[in-house]
Amino acid sequence: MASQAFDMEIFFKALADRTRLRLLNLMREDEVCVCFFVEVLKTNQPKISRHLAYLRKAGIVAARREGKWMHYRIVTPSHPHAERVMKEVMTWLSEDRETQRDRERLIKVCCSPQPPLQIQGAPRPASLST
Amino acid sequence: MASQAFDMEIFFKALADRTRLRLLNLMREDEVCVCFFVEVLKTNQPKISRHLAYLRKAGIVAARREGKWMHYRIVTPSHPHAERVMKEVMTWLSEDRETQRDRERLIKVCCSPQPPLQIQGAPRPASLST
DNA sequence: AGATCATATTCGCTTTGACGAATACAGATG
DNA sequence: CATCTGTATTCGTCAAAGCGAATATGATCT
Repeated sequence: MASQAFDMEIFFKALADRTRLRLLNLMREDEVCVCFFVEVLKTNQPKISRHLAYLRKAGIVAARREGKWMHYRIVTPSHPHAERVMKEVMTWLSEDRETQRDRERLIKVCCSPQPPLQIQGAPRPASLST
Repeated sequence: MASQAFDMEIFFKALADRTRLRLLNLMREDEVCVCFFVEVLKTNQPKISRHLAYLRKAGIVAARREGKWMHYRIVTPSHPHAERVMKEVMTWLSEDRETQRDRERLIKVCCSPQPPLQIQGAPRPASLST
């Protein structure tokens, strides 16, 4: 039975960190390149990479390479209950103040005519590419 | 807005532990006395009390004193998303192998004509009192 | 009051995980 | 090849949290 294959403890541990929740929020609609996470969360790159690795090991996100760039996206859990919890979490995040501001900043960074140095040339999230 | 009053990180940290999930599962239908948790999870009493305190501080359970005994029950979160996640978690637990076995053991311990010494005289969960 | 029972808390220890800084790796480019 | 750039990992440190054992607290009963 699918209920047995999925470790609830690992799943909730992955959700039990503010930085990881903010990362998931930024991936809500699309896969997103690591450099955008760094820019939007205004933190250092190793921290982002470590949290993404944590989420990846928990089976919650997947990575795709595109040249030098890595894109991360949310993986819909195969377990039905986990899937519903994830869906609820994503809605929850869409109504949270801080994560709303994060998304505004993502849009700003992506669509600005003069993007930050770190970002120039990076592949934009599909839904935000102009 | 209610979304701001509830800390997602604290909420998920509370769910991110196997022992706490097992405790919540035992409280699924009723409030339950501490001594039953100890008996069913076959562990020491301080461990149970510490995890219950953790859940209480996270606002997920509440305690009621009845003489020497303490009963714990699940508190429905005031936050709508938290409430839906909790509901999903409870269903999830009802389909999980280990937690199913826990409930079977709870019933056995409660309804046995010859209950373990630790339990004799303890107030039974309402739904299981014979 | 003293004894007993159920539960809570503290203590000392160990593990986990978060962090910044430094370093390693992988792909692109010259 | 060397170099640069984006990302991943390692290192050392620190705080959080898990644990068993011991102890404290609070209620009941004699």
